[in-house]
Amino acid sequence: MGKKLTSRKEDYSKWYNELVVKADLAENSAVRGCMVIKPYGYAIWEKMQSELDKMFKATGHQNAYFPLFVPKSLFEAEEKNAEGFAKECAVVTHYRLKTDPEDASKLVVDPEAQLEEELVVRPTSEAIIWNTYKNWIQSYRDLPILINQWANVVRWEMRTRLFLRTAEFLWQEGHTAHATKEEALAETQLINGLYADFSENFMAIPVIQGIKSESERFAGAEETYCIEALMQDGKALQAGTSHFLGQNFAKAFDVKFATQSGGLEHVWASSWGVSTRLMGALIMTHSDDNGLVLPPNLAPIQVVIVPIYKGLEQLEAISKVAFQIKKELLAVGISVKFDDRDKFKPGYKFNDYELKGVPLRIAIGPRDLENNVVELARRDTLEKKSIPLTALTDHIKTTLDTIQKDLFNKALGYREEHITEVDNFEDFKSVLADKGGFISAHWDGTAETEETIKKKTKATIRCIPLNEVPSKGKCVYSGKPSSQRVLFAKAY
RNA sequence: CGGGGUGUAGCGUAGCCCGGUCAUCGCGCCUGCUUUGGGAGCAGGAGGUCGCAGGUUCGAAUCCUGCCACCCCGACCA
Repeated sequence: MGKKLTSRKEDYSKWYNELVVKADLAENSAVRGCMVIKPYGYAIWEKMQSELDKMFKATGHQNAYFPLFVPKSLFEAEEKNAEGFAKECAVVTHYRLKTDPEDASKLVVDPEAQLEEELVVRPTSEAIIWNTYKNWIQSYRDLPILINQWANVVRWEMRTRLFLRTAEFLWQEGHTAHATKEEALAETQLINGLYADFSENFMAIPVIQGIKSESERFAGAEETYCIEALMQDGKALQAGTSHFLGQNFAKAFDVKFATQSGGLEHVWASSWGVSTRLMGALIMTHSDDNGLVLPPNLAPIQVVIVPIYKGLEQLEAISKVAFQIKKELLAVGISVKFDDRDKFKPGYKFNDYELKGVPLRIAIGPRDLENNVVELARRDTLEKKSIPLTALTDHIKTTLDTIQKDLFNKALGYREEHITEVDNFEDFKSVLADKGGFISAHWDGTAETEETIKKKTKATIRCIPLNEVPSKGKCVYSGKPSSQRVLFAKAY
């Protein structure tokens, strides 16, 4: 008893960390700020990867791989990008260790083996990729280049948290090159839409598509599109970004192409990425105090079968039915685990699979066998029902679909309730403090106002929503004229 | 890098103020029997350089000094 997670209302951050560890997703590594993704957590990531990969390929993208190390001279070529990331770079300076002359059991860095030029461990790959694209692009016939890479990157963050902000994280980063501004911009928007689609329809996380204010923009981008999600504690989370890079990188790396009309022009670019942070979003959007809640589309195990029995004879009779059910479910593409481990009691298993977020649980005992039924329990609602064996497969199929939709709608309902329109700064502060969530307010468009609001309230402009209808008003802080509402929130 | 806090078994902890049969308790782990429709019970058992290094003392988990690591709050950030 007393093994439920601590209430998230009490201490959301503790709840989150405990959940990640207890649900067997990940744990802190011995390496500062890094995490170990455990098999169950990684299985979820693999599902996300494979779905995203399909979507990228369906829109004409290809996968490739570029080096982990970026020579410092390349890294510094695009000034704003370099400046933006400079403070959080891991840097390789030597290539060899040697035995410590004073203690043979220890190793020391060999001072003889200092690199002539330091290597930056990529915090993002624009530099190394654009340096490569330079050699790939001569003519308009070489364009567009639509490439994605699955990789790890390193950002030496001050404070880290499992999945949300680790020193090393896994992600995909797309880097595209185009002949025209319009095409590059269209690509940027296409991918942002694709991210929103993936997030909502696959992960059941409602997101708001928008563009970033100048101060929140990616270092080196002309425009940053994003998807913003809202967590259960009322804080926002940037779930993905897609950047229109203009000709900044083409100019920095001197990438020009011969146009159809015989001219010579710089290439237009986009870059975009989502990371293991999405797993953090998943956890914080759907989970409850009994543990993780996984949308069926992402669950490594969609249905678990738990036998309830006394003695091996009963187990045998139950197993026959269980294997039959498993076979039928597998045949329609539903992943099933039959947990017949004898060393754990049913109650233990119930709680364990709830903690792991398995969407549906089937319990079969002698009583059910007599009546040709099974007990079916939903993880999201914790509701239990007796279902006749004959109708089981169909019932499970539709229930999984229902869970997927219900999770999205529940999260959507929460988010809609937590977008508050506010027209003066007093309300702004009180809504932020008491209710949380997004605040929709007029903003005069200046970085100064944005900065002041951030200092006073810790809220930042999450985005200027794409679907926002322009409306005239006065800035919530300065009172100056504004043409559109933007979304503010405290963010992770 | 500033401000605060914590390091005791795989995990979570008591003891520290006031030095001396104090290394405590829970979970987990191992063995056996009984159990199995919501995290089993009983009995027995294994497991610890008390973060590291010095110092004070007859005696240090406990007091002092230095170092290291981690956590929280800022700054930074996907």
